[in-house]
Amino acid sequence: MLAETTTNATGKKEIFSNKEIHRVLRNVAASYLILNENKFKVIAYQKAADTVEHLTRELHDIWQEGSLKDVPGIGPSIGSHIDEYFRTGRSSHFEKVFKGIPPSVFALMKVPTIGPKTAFKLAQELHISYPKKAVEKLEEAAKKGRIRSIPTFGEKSEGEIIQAIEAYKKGGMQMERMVLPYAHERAVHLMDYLKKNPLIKRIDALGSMRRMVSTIGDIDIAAVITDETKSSEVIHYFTQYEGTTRIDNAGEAKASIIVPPHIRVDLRIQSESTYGTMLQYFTGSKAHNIKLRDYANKIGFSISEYGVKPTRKFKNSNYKKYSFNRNKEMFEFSNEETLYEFLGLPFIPPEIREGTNEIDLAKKNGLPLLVELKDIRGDFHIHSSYDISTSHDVGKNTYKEIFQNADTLGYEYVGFADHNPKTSGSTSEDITAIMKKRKADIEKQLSSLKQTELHYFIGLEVDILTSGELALPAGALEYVDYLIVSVHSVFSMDVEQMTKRILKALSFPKVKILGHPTGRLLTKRNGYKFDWNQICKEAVERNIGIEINAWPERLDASDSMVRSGIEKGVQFFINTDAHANEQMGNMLYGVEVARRGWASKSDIINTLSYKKVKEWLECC
DNA sequence: GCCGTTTTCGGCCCGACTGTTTTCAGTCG
Repeated sequence: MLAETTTNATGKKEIFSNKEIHRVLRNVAASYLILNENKFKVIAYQKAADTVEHLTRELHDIWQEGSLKDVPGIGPSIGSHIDEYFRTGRSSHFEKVFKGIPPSVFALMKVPTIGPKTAFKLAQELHISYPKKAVEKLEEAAKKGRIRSIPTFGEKSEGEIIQAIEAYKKGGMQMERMVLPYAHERAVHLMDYLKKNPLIKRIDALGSMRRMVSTIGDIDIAAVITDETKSSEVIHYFTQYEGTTRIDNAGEAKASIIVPPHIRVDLRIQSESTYGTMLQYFTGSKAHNIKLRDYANKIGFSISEYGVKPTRKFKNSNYKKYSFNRNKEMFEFSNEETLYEFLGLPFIPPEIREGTNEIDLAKKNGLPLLVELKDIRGDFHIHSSYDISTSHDVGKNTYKEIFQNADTLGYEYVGFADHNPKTSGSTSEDITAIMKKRKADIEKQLSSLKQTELHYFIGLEVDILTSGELALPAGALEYVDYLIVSVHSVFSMDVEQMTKRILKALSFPKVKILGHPTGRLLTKRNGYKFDWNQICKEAVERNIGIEINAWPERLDASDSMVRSGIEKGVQFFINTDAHANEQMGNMLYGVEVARRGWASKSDIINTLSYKKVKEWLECC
């Protein structure tokens, strides 16, 4: 049960990471379930595991502050076991629980459709005890027909297990999720297909896509149909979608299919009069739904995707304006706004429905007014086609074309941020001369344009060298209004070195933006490791904005970094990093990261007016 | 085992689908 002792982004031992604690708690819950412990004890451990999984801070840090008891779902008992675990690297209690469970059980549980009980039974009956080759051994047994003879299993479930293992092996090889725009494209294609069916009246993509999560694991679609008696026709039509590789399940009200490359698509069908509760339910997140339903229970109502049932006597007069279905004895909602209102809550934007503390704050009317795309008044990170002999990619469009496009987008200002000229083979004087000429050329190119309300800034995206020095001579600073500094090479430094490197880069004059601060490429490359808290502190002190890079594969700072940054007083820029005019439209994705990070307009610097933003850049 | 818009005791989100069963347990979202 001890994991490898590597260090993670915050410098903590890996066995103390949230990921590891989450795994241990999850396994305790599974073990209790297998051991037929009190089911609410099982739920308690699952809840604690969920909380740790979604924590935006390291539990180990919280423990060091002595605040474990403030973490929801962690009470005196679980808290004391975690305390022991953090102090000694093990927990005698957890070890005792695991004693009766073969370790193979947790390995088998990774296969879809195999839960704790099934895994335990299979491990026992087939004598599989070691985790390493557990799945392999199960597959072998299934293919030899040894599962069908186990009580409560049959030929069909044996076949299911073989299929599930195949899916697991495929999934294991490409665990990556889809980036949001790609998932969106897939969803649109599917919805276009569904819309061709005349029975479908309304259709929406919900789940993580509606919450605008940066990467999407599966696609959730809800539909209203015109004739409720014909839902199975629509379900059948759905399962016939071109390229469907597998029908996972298909009933009267919902179905799931798998489409290439291993994307799960869930469809739910519902009547129009109750569609509001369906929107709410299917948008999730699961954690938000559990908390919302829990809250509703406390005020005397039980929520499902079909409506809201009173669980005790209620004052009719308070709820007169809402639609009550006498047959089903429940309130019905055709839209979400009314549902939240009914519960005494303001509308909670889908982006923040993650089950953190949004419901508590909503009760107190304490939710922030989230930033919107229309609040954005400019973009500071755009690459042009202008040749300053950089060693990175240049953009596709001229300054003039970028400027005109920014005008079309209704911006008040635009910032040109080409990559710095390459430093090898040229002297500081050469580079300074290039920068001087660039400034003159920009001014010349844009002077011929007719008067607009649009202003421009001359910026530059400069590499942070491994030493933390900038790849730009001091003499060149005269020819820029601001610098974005970014790490573009040597990602594999340890936390301490990388933090030092970035801190040093932030100390140079005219540095106003820390660009794509993790260097990650979603689904492809993890970011480099550094101390986020220290960088935030420095950024606040030096009046430097941290970038939310709207490039769909970057989207960093991430939503959780944004939220923690805001708590520390950090201000952010949302920039597209566009290398072509059409990419300037990616701004929406950056705004969505900000919204998921609970950012309001005042947290985002490029929502300021031209005058204010100019002052901001010139300040300090 | 956790927790408080009814509570320090008595609740704990809710429903669909599947396979192996004759009424339900397990899994999933």
